Amino acid sequence: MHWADVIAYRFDRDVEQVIATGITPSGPIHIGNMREVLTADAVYRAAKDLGVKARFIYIADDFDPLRKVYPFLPDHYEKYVGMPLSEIPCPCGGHRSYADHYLSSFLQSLKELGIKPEVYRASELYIKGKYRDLICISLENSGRIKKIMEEVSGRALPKDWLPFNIKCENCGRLTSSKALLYEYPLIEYECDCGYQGEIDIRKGGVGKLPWRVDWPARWKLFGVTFEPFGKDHAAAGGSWDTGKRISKEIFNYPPPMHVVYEFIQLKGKGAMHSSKGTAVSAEEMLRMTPPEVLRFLIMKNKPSKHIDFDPGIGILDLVDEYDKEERMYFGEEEAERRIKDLKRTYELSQPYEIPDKLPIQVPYRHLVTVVQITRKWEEIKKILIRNGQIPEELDKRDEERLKKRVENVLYWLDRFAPEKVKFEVKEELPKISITEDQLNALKVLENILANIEWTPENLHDAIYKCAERSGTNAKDIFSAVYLIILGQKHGPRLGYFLALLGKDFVMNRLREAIKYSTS
RNA sequence: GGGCUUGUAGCUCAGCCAGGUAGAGCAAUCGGCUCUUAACCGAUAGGUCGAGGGUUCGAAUCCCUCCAAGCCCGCCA
Repeated sequence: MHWADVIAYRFDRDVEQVIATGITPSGPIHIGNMREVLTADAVYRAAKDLGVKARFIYIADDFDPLRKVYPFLPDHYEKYVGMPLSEIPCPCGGHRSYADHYLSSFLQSLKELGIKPEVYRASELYIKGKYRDLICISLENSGRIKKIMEEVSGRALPKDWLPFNIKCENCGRLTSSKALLYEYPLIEYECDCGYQGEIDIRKGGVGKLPWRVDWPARWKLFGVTFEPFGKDHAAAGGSWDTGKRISKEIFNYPPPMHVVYEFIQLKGKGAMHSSKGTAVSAEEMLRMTPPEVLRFLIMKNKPSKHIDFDPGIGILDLVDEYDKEERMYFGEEEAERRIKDLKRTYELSQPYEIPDKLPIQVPYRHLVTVVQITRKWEEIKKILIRNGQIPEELDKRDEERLKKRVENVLYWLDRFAPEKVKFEVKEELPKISITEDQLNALKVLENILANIEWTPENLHDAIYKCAERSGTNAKDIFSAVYLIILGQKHGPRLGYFLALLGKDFVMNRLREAIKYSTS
């Protein structure tokens, strides 16, 4: 059984389930963060498929303070460190706030992936006073909460610690105030900026609960029954350990069911950190991979498995694997036993509806070659039709899908592809020097090519026929052909490649090269 | 130090959560027009399932111990 179904089976069917996720929009949201939402979405879908009533909520932690000036931020953001993300200006100026800047691109990605949670902003929840009762309970129980934190995490908290981060009314920071005196409903405080004042905790937005208290408070607030979280929170003494006790003992709420997911590593570079520039954002990922393939990556791996994500050549393998699974799903290819939960994984990988028939597939690797011959969709379509890879009449959905993939491949080529898969068809005969032998071979080749049917196999065979007749090494002939077309010694598989370029182009180029080299 | 995960063919992994005679791809070997690029086809071979113990009629699968690796333990998923 698929892991998402295994989890869903454990739900109490008589109770509406509330599946929650939360991510802090403090920078570009990367594909590692995406795993959390995708995991939740899979469980949500599985629950609904079982007939369990369920809600799916996403809470943006936009009331969290900015921790530091990340490398992708201008230096003058120093002055915003400590302020809630929702109250810091947008880096590009186009959004309501810093948080919204990153949030909007993330929400757009969710849409593409077919994930539709109810979206809440922590800043609004705080400002509207939704947390009021929970804040009161927390402050009333400061001593007990402190004790739990110290017992579970083993670290000592300051004597006068309160489970509340005050937002200084003067400088707007959440991180620099110290409570002097708490007497319901007022907290007197002093801030590093020199300001002294008092806040009324009954008013919204005057501060926030620290993470370890905020989390369980949120479970209570929304009635959360299930939540996936990363292994960092699951470490012994971590926020899950404190959270479940605070939830039970302070808020009198049973901690939700959960699943711990592993991190996604960037192949060869370790964990992703936006702050270290080793992250691939969700948005970028979706520009180079179809959404169903990104979902597939998450769905085919149990949450407990590490995922090594390779944005280089590995992306081609991933798409190929997806396509293969798709063929097996539609019975076009014999299903391999080793592929676990094939059907379910495929279904859960679909952002929206499941296709009713096998979509037209063009191997991704092949597209990598085609788009480098021409970047224009209409031209690409012509080439694919001419080579019999797609029918002349494409159904609209297939056309959209293919077109989208072409865009993905182009983005990938420009940003992530290794140099060795790249080439450029020169519009003019490049200035190259070939040997006497190669020239002779090209003459023979021209002769052979003029009289064959223009198919990949024939073209490939022609090279060897040519090698035989001209007495030139086949390798040198390959090189010569690449040279006159690409200006380099290597290129994509030659038979297919020449077939794609078309007879007219190839014959003209051959004649030109012969003429030029002879003169 | 604590937590979690992983350890199955030379390599990458599936199978484990519902115990019932070990699976795939790549690599290798052999063969098929001298068939280049992480892109041909067919066949063959290849594993005491990390080690030890336990439960069971039966264990890769469940339980315990140990060994090794990876990651996480400053509110970074």
